[in-house]
This record gives sequence, C-alpha cells and structure tokens, in this order.
Amino acid sequence: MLFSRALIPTVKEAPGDATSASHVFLTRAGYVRKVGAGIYDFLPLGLRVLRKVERIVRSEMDRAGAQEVLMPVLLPCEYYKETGRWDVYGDVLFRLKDRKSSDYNLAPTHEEIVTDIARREIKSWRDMPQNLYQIQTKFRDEPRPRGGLLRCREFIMKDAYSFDATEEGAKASYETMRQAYVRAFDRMGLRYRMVAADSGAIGGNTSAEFQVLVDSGEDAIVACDKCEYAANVEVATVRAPAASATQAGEVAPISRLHTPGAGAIDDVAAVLKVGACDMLKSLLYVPGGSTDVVMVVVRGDHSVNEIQVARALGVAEVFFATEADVKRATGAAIGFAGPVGFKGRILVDRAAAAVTAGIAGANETDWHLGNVSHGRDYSGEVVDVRLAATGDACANCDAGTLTAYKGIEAGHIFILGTHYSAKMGATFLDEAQQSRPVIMGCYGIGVSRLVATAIEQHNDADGIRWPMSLAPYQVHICSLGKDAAVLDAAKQLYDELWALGVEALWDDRDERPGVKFKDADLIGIPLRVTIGGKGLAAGNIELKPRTEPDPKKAEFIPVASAAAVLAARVQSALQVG
RNA sequence: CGGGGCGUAGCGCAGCCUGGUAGCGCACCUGGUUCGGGACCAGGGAGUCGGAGGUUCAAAUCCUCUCGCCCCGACCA
Repeated sequence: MLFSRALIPTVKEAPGDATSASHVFLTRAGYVRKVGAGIYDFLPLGLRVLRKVERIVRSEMDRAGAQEVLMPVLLPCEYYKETGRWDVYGDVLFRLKDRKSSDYNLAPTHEEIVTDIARREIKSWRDMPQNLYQIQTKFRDEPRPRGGLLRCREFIMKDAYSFDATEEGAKASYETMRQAYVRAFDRMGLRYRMVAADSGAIGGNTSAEFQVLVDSGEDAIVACDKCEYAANVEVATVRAPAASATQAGEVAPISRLHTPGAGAIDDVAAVLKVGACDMLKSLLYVPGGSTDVVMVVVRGDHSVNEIQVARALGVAEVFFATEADVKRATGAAIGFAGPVGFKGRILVDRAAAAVTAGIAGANETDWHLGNVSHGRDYSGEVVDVRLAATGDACANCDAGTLTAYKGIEAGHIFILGTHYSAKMGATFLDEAQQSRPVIMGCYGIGVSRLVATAIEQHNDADGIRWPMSLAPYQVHICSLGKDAAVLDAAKQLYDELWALGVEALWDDRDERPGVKFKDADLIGIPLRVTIGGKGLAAGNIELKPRTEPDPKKAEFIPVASAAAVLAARVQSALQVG
C-alpha cells in the first residue's frame, strides 16, 4: 500500500477521554474511530489487524476439527425465552420489535441458537463429537463500555460449541480446544496464562480463562512459583494456615479498647499500635434473595472474596450491606462490627479463625475488643473466603508461593454440561437406546478485544509495537526526499517485497523525515526500512526493528539483497515454537 | 443503577463565576522558504457554543428539562 493513497489518519493529540494505551494509539494511529459509546469504526489499518487475529483463530479452530458456521445476530425472542435468559440477561440484552410488534433480541452469545441446531440435527451418539464455531459480531448493552476496544457494546467474538455423548468425550473436546487456544495465543505473540476461573451463574464445572498479562488489566490472577497452579483470584484458594500453637484457653480474657473515631482497619491498627494481621475484619453481606445480613470475618490484612462467600452461602451473589443494614445489625456505626455477641450467621475465614488473640469491633461505636479468639469468644463456620494475594501459600503444592498478576481476559473455555441441551430438548439416543441430553462445551475468544489487548502488552511512549503475526503490514518503507534515485529504489524494494509475499507499506508522501518516522513509530509495523540519499549512495538501505529503542541505531543492508533479507526476517518472526 | 465530571471549528482546549463583536493550538486550503526525528513566514476557509424551553433590552455565560459522552464501583470476550 502506498501511504499517500491510504486512509491512515494519524493525529498528534489523542481524544481527551482515552485512558488506556490501546485506545490512545488505535485512535492516534488511525486504526479506529469512535461512533458511539462502545461502538467503533475499523479503518483500513484496524481491519487488517482484526483480520490477522481472525485468520490465526480460524486456522487453529479448523486444525482442531471445528467447523465454521454463521448464525444470525437478529433473534426471535422465543429462543432466549426458552432458556430463561430473556429475563436473566436483563438490560444487557439489546431488544427490539419488528413491524408486527414481535419481540427480538440481538445476540450477545449463541448457546440457544447452536443448541437449536443440535436438537434438530444431532440424533444419535454416532453423530458426535461435533464442534461448531463462528467469528461474528456480538451485541451486549454493557453497563459501562470502556477502554476503547477493550469493552464494547458491539464486538467481534469467536465462539465455538462442542457436543458430546459422554462426559469423557466432552472432556476430550475441551482439551482439544485448550490446545488450540494455546497455539493461537502463542502465534499471536502474547504473554498469557491459562487460569482456573469462575464459571459464573451458568453452572459448568470446568472452566479456564486465557488471561493476557498486562499491568493495566482489570482482572487479578495468582500463579504459583513452584507448580502449574494459576487461577483468577475469584476462585483462587490458598493453603490452610498451620494450626496455632497457642491454645485458646491460654489467651488472656477479652479486654475493652477505646478507639474513638477509628473504624477502618488502618486507623485502629495505628491507634492501638498493632499490625493489621492481628485484627479481625468483620464485614456484613446480604445474600441475594434474602434480607438477613451475614457477617464475614477475615484477618485484617486480607480481603473478602465475594464469590466464595456466595458459594459458601449457596446463593448466586451477595451484596455489600448498606450503612443502614450495618447499624441495624450491630447497633454501632460502620467500622465497629465484630463477631463477639453478633446475633446472626457468621462465616470465618480459616486464617481469621487461626488468630488467637485478635482485635475485633465491639458492636459499639468507638470501641473494639482485644484478645478475641474463635471458638472461645465467638463461633462461626470456618471456610475459605478470602482473596488470594502475593505471598500466600499455594494450595496445590506443598512448597509454592503465589504471586499476583493483572490480566485481560481474552479467552474463556467451559464445559457446560447439559444446561442448555436439557432445557431445549437437545437429546440423542445412546448405544443403549436411551434418550439423553447432549453434553456441551463452549469456547470464546474476544477477537476485537485482542486487537486492543495486544497493544496493551506491546507499546512504548511513541506508539504500538506489533508482534509480526498481528501487524497490519510487516515492513514499513520510509523513502526520504524527492530524489529520483531514492524513489526508484523504494519502488523497486516495495515491488520485490510484495512479489515475495511480504506485506509492505511504503510511505511515499512528500513529508519531512521526522513526520514519517513519528508516524512509523506510532503505527508500529515491526520492521522499518529507511531509504535516503546518503545511504543509497553507499548502496545501502537501513533496517530498524520497531522494538529497537535507540532511534539512531540501524542496520545497513545492501540494496540488492534487501528484499530477500527482509522476507527472511518476516518469516522467522512468524515462526512459533 | 449509585457516585463524580464533561459537551464551544475535524482534534485538543480557553471563555461561563461577574450576561454585551466567539477565541487559542493542532489539522485543513493558497503562496514562498525549508527537508534524517512531528519546520518556518504570510494569507485564508471552517463553529446551530449538544438539544428544547425560560429569565433578560441582550444568553456560550443565569434557571429548568432533556439527550449524549467520560471516569470510579457491581458484570463480561
């Protein structure tokens, strides 16, 4: 492509509302433009990258034996009503009516539709396994779109669905997809981690997320330094603390401590001159569908994992108690709740239960209690309900320690079981002529999100630094000046590169060198070739990888062999493992 | 949905408090000088001040309503 004829509207200033690196650079480098909240145009460069992601994902799905299909985006309401998601999805579902006033929705995902295909076409155990996938636009009216392409209301997703006759078959399908995901993410040149994840309200028993490791990520994960254990903190468990050597009976009796105005853990710790780990943090939650408050006690330096609390209580979700709830339940201001004397259900984290002389709220404003011990001074169900953090002991092995990372969820694989097939009557006859629901799995990759995610991981102050496999073009030629010899050499290299199958962008504009270099860095094509009068007189062109931080450091390559050298560089950069 | 903030030229912003000719930088157009890390000079085009209503002799500015957008929380690819 000739830059002079391309629509690559680079700008110096980012839109004021852009906060993430990917949003800033995608906009500044002319890859995308915002149309509305969470709605974007893909301009030529942006679409080329999107297509690169799609191509990798598609080839790995095909290699894994999945078959591409295309399901509709516009769905009659009956399908979502059939599974109850017409109501469950709530405001996230885009709804509309046709001219006859019938209800429709735009597809946020396609379990219902693919299950409909299965119930019509899969009749026998002999028809399975099957795996159908599509790469297509999804619509979700997100409560809060953000981060440019990171969270959109209209986005591109690859969704695959497996159908098996047996549990073992479903596990095999899941494993096949896991391997395909590993290959795809490797090919995209991303640093990522597959982690154990929450399956959400859908219920499945097995689920893993592919988290791209980025400091700006919204998700928190922990990984063990000794074994393969890695998990989203939502589901991460930690090794149970060793039993305390001190017996409760040896602890001094409860003492009353005056802590005027000090409710927050840090404040109390400062007033009493103790560490947060000697304190008991008591938080109140209201289980979904209930009005009773439940107290959750964790060690002062720990945080409550609300998903684990909900699980321990056997409900779908829990809500943080309101200030009014807290006052009603404890008779004290916020910050002075404690388990001693609390009338209601209490969940105690294992680490908090191991504290033998803790400091807890007294359920009386401005007062705390000292020497509080679980079992002696209060009772409560001992469970694992705290968020794992850096330094915690791994529950999966004896020696490991967990480290926390931030990530962006770019893929999620589930075994769904019979959740949808049972509801929708997708059954088959097994070898014993028994009618049974098919066992499903579902597998998503955020294709458009990956465009932004890759940038979050690969950028510097000047712009994007694409991995070769995702770059919109592979080589960026900057010809300097209007000298005929320079232009001829650039033209020839450009033609040779395309003849060798290398995707080249030639900046043939009549612009000053600085402008071209700045735009090249911003756009982020991995290999930049500079052709100028001086170098050319010596028979050389200059090659600088985008990852080279020193702007003056370039490699000189004889003009005659330039195309071959570049083609070889591109090829080697595309090799994975 | 709770909390906070913003809508003024294509982009980034000032002006609003204290009503009175709508401004700056970038981008764009013309001419000239420049040309290896976002050049300079001269000239020029471009704005229903988000929308509706109100107060006023007079509204970007004050009041009411409304729409849109962004940020912090609960959700997800």
